[in-house]
Order: sequence, then C-alpha cells, then structure tokens
Amino acid sequence: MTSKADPRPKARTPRGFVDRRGDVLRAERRIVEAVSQVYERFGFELLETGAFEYADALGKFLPDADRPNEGVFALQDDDDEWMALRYDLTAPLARFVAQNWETLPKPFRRYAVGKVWRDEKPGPGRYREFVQCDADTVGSERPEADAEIIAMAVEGYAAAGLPRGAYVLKINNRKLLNGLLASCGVADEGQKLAVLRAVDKLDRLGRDGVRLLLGEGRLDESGAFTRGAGLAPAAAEPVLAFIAAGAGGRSATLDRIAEVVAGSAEGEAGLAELDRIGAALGAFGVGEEQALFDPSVVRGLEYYTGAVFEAELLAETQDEAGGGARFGAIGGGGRYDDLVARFTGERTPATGFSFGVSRLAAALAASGQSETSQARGPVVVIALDAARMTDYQSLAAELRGAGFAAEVYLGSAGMKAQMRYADRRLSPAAVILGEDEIAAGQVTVKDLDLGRQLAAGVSDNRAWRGDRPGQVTAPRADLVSLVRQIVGRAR
RNA sequence: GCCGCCUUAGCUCAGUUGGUUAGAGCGCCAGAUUGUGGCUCUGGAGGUCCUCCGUUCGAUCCGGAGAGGCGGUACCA
Repeated sequence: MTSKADPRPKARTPRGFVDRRGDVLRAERRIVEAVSQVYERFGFELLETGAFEYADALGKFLPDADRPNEGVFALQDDDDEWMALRYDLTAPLARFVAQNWETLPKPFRRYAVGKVWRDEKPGPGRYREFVQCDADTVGSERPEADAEIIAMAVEGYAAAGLPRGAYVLKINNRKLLNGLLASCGVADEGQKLAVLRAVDKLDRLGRDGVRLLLGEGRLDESGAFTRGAGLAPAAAEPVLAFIAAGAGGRSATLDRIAEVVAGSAEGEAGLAELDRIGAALGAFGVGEEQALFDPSVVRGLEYYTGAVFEAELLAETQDEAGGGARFGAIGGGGRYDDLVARFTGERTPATGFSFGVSRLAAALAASGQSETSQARGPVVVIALDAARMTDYQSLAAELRGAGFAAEVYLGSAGMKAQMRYADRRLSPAAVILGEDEIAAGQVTVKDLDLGRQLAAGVSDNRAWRGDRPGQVTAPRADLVSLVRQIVGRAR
C-alpha cells in the first residue's frame, strides 16, 4: 500500500437526503394525485415555480454576509446575487402573485406540489429535502376562504385514504391571543413570540410546563434552562385559561373563548372570524370530530395574521421498536395577510394549507392504511442463447404491443438465476423460448404466481422442477393469448 | 446550537484483559440440479473494526480531536 490518498469516492447519501425507490414513490404519487383531484374540484389551478428564488424573496431566512447559508441552501449567482432553494411553497407563491398581480384572476387560487429544501438538523422523519403539497387562496379576506381551505384539507386526507377519526384538524385564530395579550398589557413583540412558543409546547410539557415558560422559565430533566416569556402571574393566568378552552364542540368552544377574550377589540374580531368559519364548515359538511377549535394551536410562525390550522394524527401508531411513536402535525396552514405586501406594499389577504407528502405517507402506513405491496414486475422473457437475442426482443415487443409490461432478461446468468430474477421482480409470468421450443415452433409461458403458491407445499427439489407448475407450451402464435390468460389471473 | 449515549461484513450483532489468520446469523453469488423460482446441503465473495493524531515494540481495543448515527433540549419558514 502506498500512502497515496484513496482516489475512490465513498458511495453515500448526503446527510438529511434519502434515496427512495419505486414502491415508496408509487404510494406518494397516489396520494398526490388524490389530493390534486380534490383541489381541482374546488377550482384551484396548478402552479409550478422554480426551485430557486432570489434570497430576498424568501423572507426572514434570507442569507446575509455573515451567515449566507442559515436555514436555506444558498449560492451566489454570476452577478453576485444570492439565490436560495425554496424552503416552502408559500414564499414563492407570494413572489409570483406580487409579480403577476395585474394579470391574475382575483382572488387567485392555486395549488402546488414540489420539493422544498431546508438546511437544518435532520431527524427521524425529518429530511433536508421533502415534498410539499399546498393550496392557497390569495385576495380574499372572507373567513369562508379559510373554511374552504380547511374543508379541502379534510377532503384531501380522506381522498388520500386516511380514515375519519385517524386525525383531527385544529383551528385557532392569532387575533384571539393577540387581543388577550394586549388587554393584559403585553406589547413587546419578543415577549409575544415567547408566549406563542410556550403555548405551542402544551401537548408536550403540559399545563404546568407552559405556566413556567410563560413566567420566568423552565429547567428540564437534562438540566438545561429555557428562558420564559417573563409574564407576571396576573397576565399568565388568562393565557392558561384561554388555551384550556378547547374541549368539546365548535360552538361550545367559541362560548368559552368569548368569556376569556371579552373586551378586546382584536379578540372579538378573531372570535367573529372563527364563528363564520364554523358556520361555513357546517355548510361544507365538515364534522365536529374532523375540524374543531383549539386555542392552543400556534403554528410557531410569525407571519400568520389570523386563522391558523394544524392537522394532527390521532391514530395509535407504533414505531419499529414497538414504542408509541409521536407523530405530531401532518399538515398546517393559516392566514397570512402581510406576505405579499413585502413585495407590493399593499396588504393582500391570503390563506392556505400545506402538508408534507412523505409525512402523510408515513401516517397512512402507521395507521395501517397504505398498501405497501411491492409493484408487480414485467413479464420476463428468458434469454438462454446469445444468438437468439433478436427473437427474444421480438417476443417482448409483441407483448408490449398487446399492452403488457415485458422485458428481455439482459444479464448474463443462467436459467436458474433468470427465474430468480423474475421471481424477485414479482413478475406474473416468464416466457421461455429455448431450443426445444424453437425446433417445434412453440413458446413456453410459465405462471410464476401459481408456482409461488405451490412452492410452499413442495419439499423435493426434483419434483418441484420436474412438475413445472403452471407452465404451458403452445404454438408461438398463441403467445399473447397465453400471457393474457396468466397475467389476467394475476391482476 | 447545547447535553448524553453509540459507530466491527450489505443488515442485525458477538469478540479481542493491547499480540500475528476478527467471527456468527440473515442476505448475496455459485454448485449439488446441461433448460426452471421455494426447501435442504456444500462451497465462495464480502471488513481501512468510522476518520485523523497521540501513547506503545505493537492499537479495532487505551487517550485526544473530528465526522456520522441515536435520544433529549432549543429552534422550526
């Protein structure tokens, strides 16, 4: 061995990225198609924008000289302009709407499906590249627009195959908490954000944990201290009462919220919006158990200005180790009335919902709803004799012409390995054209599914091979009808 | 980002009190079976023992640094 550096690169996927094969992709494509159909039925137009945006269009995560790659994958173009891979589909929508406002039908309703990228610490089920599916309405401030987005999300989950009761869509309104805080004398933006963050942790830390985070702060088990919002107890108690108001049906929740936010103009406005959303949901036929009001929903984002939505998976799930898997949100969204104004200076009301496609696929799998069946392979034409490749190719072409997936085995292994190949591909049939068949003007088609069934009961290899189960030899002209019989059975 | 644990074959993992050829199961390939998937048997391939630096006659093992993975926490568009 020399001390020269190994010139061979290591085959590996970059951190936070995954390779995904046919079966997974098929499942995801089914989901996307189902949800897209729902969106189209509601009158939403498909829009695609590029993967890159100029960094300033992406908003607060824009790179600057000090940390050009914070949170996003960014690079500098030839003209020194920073561009970055989009981290969601909403920022590109805001840019598109601002750019094309004059020519768009208003309100503008579009859905979008595409990859987004985030340069952050990957975790289980959390990658640096993933597919999102969004629907947004830009240019309507009616609460009915929010309700419609929620109704589409509910229908989307149903269309994707998530059963009723497996999830719940929680609805809240930022104006409620804003109004509440204002009437408690909390005006500082940083403090408001800290309150939102604390409220967001209700499901994980419980009421007492949130109380600590609303006040001075909280010391967790590992000894790390999280600074709180610094609210006085007199201000924290109404917040705690507010976030506890969520149990029960939609109108009962509204009644309880009304008591807490009474006297605040912004709170009353938020309440009125929720009331109209609730009425519209009723008209859409969205049940109380599918979409409810929950004052503890936050969505963490600064840019939401009104209604916020979050879909949570309820079904009992298990991770691979058998423990209870925490799933958390499987989608979310809300109203963002200021996002387009970043470009135009004019307030443009907008509302939307977004879900992660692979997260939903994982949710379906976890609730036992996904068909994880392996894709069926093609009919495999066994290649026994290199000199006969053209014959094999025409057999395959004939089958493809008749509408079957078919391929000629292109490796160099023998018959046994070729049969194993067809078996692993889950092919329904193998076509054998050997010397015997050629001499007799025949072709042999083997039913692999039948063999799979019979194999379990066979213990003697000689018999297994000798019986040749499901194997039919017939005149070559009958190829297509033989395959049709066998493959028809397989479907 | 911070704290803790972990990293040996494609996968799951043994093991070496620091010593010459590092193992198992599963998987993969081949033969038994000139042209037939499964079972069984036999054989084979596959390892920088995460990387670098240090200690040592000698390091997969000890020390340090780094990378990657897992869990918690923070952040989350």
